[in-house]
Parts: sequence; C-alpha cells; structure tokens
Amino acid sequence: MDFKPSNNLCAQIAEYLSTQIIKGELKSGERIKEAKLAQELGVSRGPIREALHVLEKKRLVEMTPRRGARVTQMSASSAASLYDIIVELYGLAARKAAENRSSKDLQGIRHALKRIKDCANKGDVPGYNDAIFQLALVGEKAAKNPLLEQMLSDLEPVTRRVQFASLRHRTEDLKKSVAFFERFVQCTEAKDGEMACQTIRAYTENERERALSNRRAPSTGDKESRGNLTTHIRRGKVSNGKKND
Amino acid sequence: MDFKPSNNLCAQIAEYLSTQIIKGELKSGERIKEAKLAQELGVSRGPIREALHVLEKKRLVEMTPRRGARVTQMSASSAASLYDIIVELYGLAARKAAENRSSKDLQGIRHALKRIKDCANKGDVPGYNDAIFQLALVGEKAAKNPLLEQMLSDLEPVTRRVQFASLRHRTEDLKKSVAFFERFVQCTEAKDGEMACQTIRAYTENERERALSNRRAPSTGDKESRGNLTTHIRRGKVSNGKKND
DNA sequence: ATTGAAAATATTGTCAACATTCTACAAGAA
DNA sequence: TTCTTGTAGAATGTTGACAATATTTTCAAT
Repeated sequence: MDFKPSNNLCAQIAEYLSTQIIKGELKSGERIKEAKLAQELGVSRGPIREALHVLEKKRLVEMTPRRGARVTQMSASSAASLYDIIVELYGLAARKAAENRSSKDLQGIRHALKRIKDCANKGDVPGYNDAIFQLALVGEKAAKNPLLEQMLSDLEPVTRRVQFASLRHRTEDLKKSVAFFERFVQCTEAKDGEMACQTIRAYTENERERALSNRRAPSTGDKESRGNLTTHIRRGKVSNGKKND
Repeated sequence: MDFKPSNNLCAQIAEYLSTQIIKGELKSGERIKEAKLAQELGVSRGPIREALHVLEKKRLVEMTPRRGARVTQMSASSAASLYDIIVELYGLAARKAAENRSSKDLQGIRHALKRIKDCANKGDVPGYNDAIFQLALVGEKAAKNPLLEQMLSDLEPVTRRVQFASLRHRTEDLKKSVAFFERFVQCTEAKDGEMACQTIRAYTENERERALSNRRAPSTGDKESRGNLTTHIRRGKVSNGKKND
C-alpha cells in the first residue's frame, strides 16, 4: 500500500497526490474532485481540501473558488518560466552558500557531491536526480537564508515535474553535469561566492536547454473527453477502515 | 463589524488576518487559535483552517502539525533574507518586462509611473506605497512570466509587512525613488532589459538599506490587546490566568 | 432542428460534533 | 528541593451532514 493512514492525513494525501502529478499519472489540466478522491482514499473531504491547498502552494494544482481544483498546466513555456526563475534563485543560493558555509556545511556538501559522482559512474539516473536535490538541500541550508530555502524547497516538486517530463537521454550528459558540481564545491571551499553563482547559473541554464529541447509527450490535456481518463483509476486505494483504534 | 460574511469566507478571513499581521496588530510569534478566532468572527473552524493555509502560502503564518499556527517571526535578518531574494526576482521581472512588454503594457506602466509621481508630489505616503505595488503589478504582467508573477504577488504581503515595519522617515527620499522608476520606464520604452534590470536592482538594494537601518519596534511576540476584536469572553466565564507562551 | 428556460444533478462551501494529541499543573518519591 | 508521572483541560485532526452554487439535462416554444 503506497498510502499509510497513520499520522497527518493531510500531509500524506498531499505527498501522494504530489507524486501522482509529478509522474504524470494525473495529467495537466485534469480536474480533481474532492468527493471522489475522498471516497477512493477512504477519508473525509476535510483533509483532501487541506491537501489541495498545500499542493496549490507548491503550484501543482490551481483552485478556483466555486469550481474546484485542477492539475496545473505544464507546457514548454511554463517550463521556460520556471527555469528563468531558478537560474536566479539557485545562483543566489550558490553565492550565499559559498560565502556563509560553515565547515560542517562543507562536509555535507562534499558528501552530496560524492553521492552524485557515484550515481553518475553507475549510471543510476533516478539516484543521480535524488542526489542532485540532496546537494541542493544542503547547499540551501548552508546559504543561511531561511526564506530562500523555503522557496526553493516549495519549487522542488515543480522542478521535478519538469525534469520528469524531459527524462529521456539522460545518461549521456551526466558527466558534464558532474563537472559543474565539482567546480561549485571548489568555489565553496574557497568561499568564492561570485564564481559559485556563475557556475550554478551556467549549470541551470544548461539544464534549461536540455529540458526545453527534448520533452516527453506534451501532456497538455485540455479538453479531454470525460469518459476515458477520469474513470481510469489505478491508484492504490485504501478501501475500508484501516483506522488505528 | 468590519467583516462581511457574504462570499468566499475563507478568502475574506485570509484578507482580514493578512492586514492584521501586516499592520502589526497581530505580533510576530503570536499564536493563532482556531477556535477562538472562529468564535470572534462568528464562523466555523473550517474556513479559518483554510485561511491559515493561505496565509502560510504567503508566509505570514507558520503551521506546525499538532501545535497550531503562529505569526511568522519578522526580524532584521528575515528582512535581509527577503531583500536578497526580491533583488534577484524584481531584477528578473524588470529585464523581462522591458524585453517583452507590449505597447498596451507600456501604457499601463506609464500610468502607474504618473500615479507614483503624483503621490510623491503630494507627500501621500500610503498612496505612494500602493502606487509602487501597482507599478510592480503591471510590470510583472508585462514580463510574460506567469510563475514569476505569481511568486512576486505571493511575496507582496511579506514585503508590505517589512515596509510597514520601517515606515518612519519616508517623505524625505520619495524623490530619490521616483528617479529610479523614471529611469526604469525609459529602459522599458527602449526595450533595454539589462539596464532595466540594473535599475530595479539598484532601487531594491536602496530600499533594503533603508528598511534595515530604520526599523520600528521589534514587536516580538508580547501579549497585548491586539486591536478591535479581542476580549470577547465566552459564557461569562473568566479569570484563569492562562499563559500561552 | 435550435434556442431558451427550468428542473435535476453534481460539486463545492460551511457547520457542529466527535476523536486524538498536546500542554499545564499538581501530587508523590528520591 | 527537584524530578518524575499522572490527570484534567485545551487545542488541533477528522468526520458526516446540510446549504449554496455551478453544471448538465429536459423539454416546450419558435
């Protein structure tokens, strides 16, 4: 069961829907009906509602007042919009991280780099992606800017979604990316904020090109016929009472 | 009561609490109890809950799972964090606005500039501040980056809050700020994105210095009477000195 | 057949009550 | 005294029912 009803129902539902959207099992523009979801997951509509608000914060769904929630549209142009922003934000984070890192932060950063290298050598693409976000995480912490850390972590699901949509020829350029990260860590060791910023900006712009050039199916499901995919549910459904009592 | 329960209760409550927090009537770190608020406003806890989620998205409150909601801490360092970010983001928006503006956008931008000038001449400080956010709004629209537009508008309440906390000697430097905006509009007319970006970055860094040098009272979570709708004792029962930290 | 209004249905908004978990305070032992 | 521990109160998590509103369907009139 990919859905354990133990604690914090709302967060669990949000997490569950988040992965559904990132993996494309819930398509762009698809409507999310509270009652239906509630029944499928075996919970009430209250937690569903709050989960939808959480997903709205992370920009995976859009809610309009009396019309319910829809999965956010994910087109090439919205991917471009995203990269315009994270080029700036990751650049800022890199500069601040290099300038403000502690020695303990540096440890974590080096460890994350090692993990990235290992995955790159093994050709483990999913692990490689996770490792990148791990490096981002410790880097954001090192930057000592809580708001920036929050904003970037809120942006992570959307970024993952875009990456997932352009996840084809990945193995070929892993090595190139690793070079960027090695250079970033060198800058961080030397506390050279400006160079760290330029390095990460260059890396992100590189990613941007890759993401915009090869994309998966457009998945711009705007006017779906209502029959074929609204009723097609292969989610793990929780059915009847697994309540703790 | 200044609170009309007609439509979209959740949004109204969020708006109401938002202004309370921005104006400092709800203090940093102060706890927000759902039941109490619900009773004071004469609504149920459901809409309160959703409103709190909305405010969490705008980073005016922080919610921890079983511990409820608190007004976000607003210190000098968090103001610095905010400005680090909006220097980058407004800079990006300015560049994109200058590059991508339509002629209709330019009209709106000129109009907003005129309004700023008028308020500056009249010494109308609140109007001046609103006019600045109006210019920001049309600028963001002109930038043709919906995600950036959303992120900046989500950040607006926090920015207003920081500005309100450092709102003393305002009249003296209105003219200086106007010069920045005039130059920005010139860049936008000429579609010079790079110069527009530099101009707005310089302006925002200027604002940053001003905000960080003169700040109001720290207003760090003390228990006082907060405005007009506290002190409704329920059921005539009084008197146990409760100490909510 | 097309258009428009009105009924019927479906979906979100709101509420009050119950369940669960945290906090504070007091009583007892080392 | 000081630390632990148990109990009472308070606050949040969750639920199902009801109300308000949007959407679809029905059906008569042109």
